[in-house]
Amino acid sequence: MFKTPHGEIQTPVFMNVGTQGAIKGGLSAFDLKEIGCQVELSNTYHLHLRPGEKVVKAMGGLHRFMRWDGPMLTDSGGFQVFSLASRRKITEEQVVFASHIDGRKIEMSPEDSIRIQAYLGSDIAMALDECVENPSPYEYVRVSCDRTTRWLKRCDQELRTQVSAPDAINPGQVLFGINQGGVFEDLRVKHMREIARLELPGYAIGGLAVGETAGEMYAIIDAVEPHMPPDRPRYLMGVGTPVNIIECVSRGVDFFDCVMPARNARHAHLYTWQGRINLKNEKYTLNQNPIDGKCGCHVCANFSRAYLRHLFKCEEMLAMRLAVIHNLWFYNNLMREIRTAIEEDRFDSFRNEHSSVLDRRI
RNA sequence: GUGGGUAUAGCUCAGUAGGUUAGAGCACCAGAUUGUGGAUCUGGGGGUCGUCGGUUCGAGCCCGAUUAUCCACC
Repeated sequence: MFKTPHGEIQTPVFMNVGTQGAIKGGLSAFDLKEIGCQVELSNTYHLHLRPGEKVVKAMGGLHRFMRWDGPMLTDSGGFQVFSLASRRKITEEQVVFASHIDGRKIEMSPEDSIRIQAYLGSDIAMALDECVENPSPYEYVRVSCDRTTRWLKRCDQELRTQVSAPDAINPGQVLFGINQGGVFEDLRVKHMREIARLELPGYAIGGLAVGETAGEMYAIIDAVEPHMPPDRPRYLMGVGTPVNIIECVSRGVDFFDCVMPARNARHAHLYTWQGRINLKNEKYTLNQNPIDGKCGCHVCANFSRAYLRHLFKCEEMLAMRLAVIHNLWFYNNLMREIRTAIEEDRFDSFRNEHSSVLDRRI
């Protein structure tokens, strides 16, 4: 459990990604409530570009703007350092992007990122880091980690300034630090120990699920986890598949977020308790079953696979919307099942039952 | 009716000078996707080259006929 100004978060939790203040696929904050979402996640870089943090602040902050009244986390733009690598330059002072929209110069220092997140008014702000690509040379990762540590201290300072401002949107906003270090366990551990000294309210593991194998990812979590504060939430950024999540919960992770359920849904890849299906497959043309017979979402309660396949083949907007509702419901429900299993002290059997099944294609 | 053009994959079209197993885009069938560029990438199936005949060692390509279709004119 983790307390925020907009309510408590029951952990482990999956945070639902609404990069630009909306869930792609046509879902609003009200849909988020219905699918059982606890935490909404938005992005600093994208909202900085459109509509701009000043607009959001003038509209009363992102909670009011998008009508989401629950806990909210904002990512710092650090992932765009990775995903938009060809459009940015990093210096000690800041990162400079060429906007992916119109090419204009976007300067973002650690202070800028935090100020933007303060204007957005999220409950949890993430530190600006460099998510390094994999593979990267040891020496590059070492230098990058040291800079990310310095940036974290600057973020910490800036957040203190921002939340104490008289017109702060969310005076209760807190900062999470982010561990980096690529696939090098010694750098990971060293970096984690350094940032743990700042005694932040939460810590994330970043830079994973960027090309390394699942085995490598688990090994790094096993190495880093003992050095994370035991009484603070641990957030594994950008992960993952249902099996990744179960495996990482068993390794002590509390927070997850991932674009996969929503992105896959938009491409007709849907999750079931038996595995993943591709609704565009011809074999569903006359299939009268719901996506998942055990699912409690309103899509499964009402619509056949055949109808959803038809909507996808016709590229109706409704196809994406219904598919995203199902996949996000599935993920949020998966976390609910995990929490219940933990409470009832049967997580190991839950893990054994589902880990070999959920990620397979059927 | 006359003259001319066209006919190649489900669709739109390439196909050099007559020379192995006829290609592309889209569509279709599949696969990938991990702090979201509604993106992208990868693979696959599918063609008696309108029909009949001729020339040639060899024809999608050249010749004749025929059918369909488009354009112009009467």
